[in-house]
Amino acid sequence: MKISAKGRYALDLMIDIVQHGSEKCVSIKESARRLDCSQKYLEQVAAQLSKGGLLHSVRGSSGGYTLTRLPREYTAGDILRITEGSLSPISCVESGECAKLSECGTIDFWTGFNKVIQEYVDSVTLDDLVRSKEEKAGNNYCI
Amino acid sequence: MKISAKGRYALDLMIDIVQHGSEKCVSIKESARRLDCSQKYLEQVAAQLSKGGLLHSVRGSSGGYTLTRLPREYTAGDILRITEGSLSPISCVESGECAKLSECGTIDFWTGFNKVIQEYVDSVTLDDLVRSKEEKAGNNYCI
DNA sequence: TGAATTCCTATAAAAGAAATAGGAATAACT
DNA sequence: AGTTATTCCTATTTCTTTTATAGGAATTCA
Repeated sequence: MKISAKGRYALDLMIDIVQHGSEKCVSIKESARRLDCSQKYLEQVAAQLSKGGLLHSVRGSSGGYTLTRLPREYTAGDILRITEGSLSPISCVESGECAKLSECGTIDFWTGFNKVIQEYVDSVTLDDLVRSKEEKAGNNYCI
Repeated sequence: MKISAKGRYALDLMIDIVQHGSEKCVSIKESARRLDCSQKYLEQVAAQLSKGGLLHSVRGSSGGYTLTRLPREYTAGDILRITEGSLSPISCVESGECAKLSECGTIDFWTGFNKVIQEYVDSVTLDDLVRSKEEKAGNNYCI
């Protein structure tokens, strides 16, 4: 039960855009260099976030991506659900498409599991993540 | 981020063994029939649970599996971790094998995520699951 | 001895994740 | 106008994991 690389990239990309996009657009080329990952793959992640309304895209030369809201207005859940899908531990919790639901002994367990997951990922904002990263960066000078 | 079929089978199998193994061993053949899944695949799941110390196996004719503890002494987490692996949302939370940990902005988020997952799955016992299933079975008469 | 089971291991099939690839559309800059 | 840098779109490949199938060995009971 793992979050995929795509989901991790998505969080890292959003953080990177906050940190480097105060005035201007942030291009995927830059971000991919900083995050040390495939530019082409990161493009796909960004496109998904843009399509999902989490990023605003600017095409053409000197284009790139900007946020559509303030960092504190995104939760980690918002970002992960776009790239990962639902984050629910099993699919029937959401779809309800199981013939045996009425006799299922585990559905309450799965529903509760889903609840704690969603509550946690929605309790952390992009702003929290950025501040966490900045703290870490600061610590480097203290070692 | 899904729990695999193997993990679901494992929970269902443990419940089935509680419900049908009060006196005797429960064979995989029976369980597979009741759970409506591949007998050969369920064998592999049972073997894993047995190897992990969660089931006691009896070989030979009229053999099968029994619990090694009381139902309330297993947590759902115990069962799922055997078949799924760690249940942590990303691997570095446990392995610590990431070169960039000191500058990672998301590690605290992932660590917290892992914590709520482990706490939840360990808050539910096999006994809880069995009782939940029995309740559901009872409800069928009330509709 | 025969039947029923767990045990062991190999392999195939299917699905999903991750990455690569090539180019179209768009916009800025000179 | 032309060049360059970007997003956008979609197809394909490669890799990994999951799921299932398969065959038989070892064990035990009747």
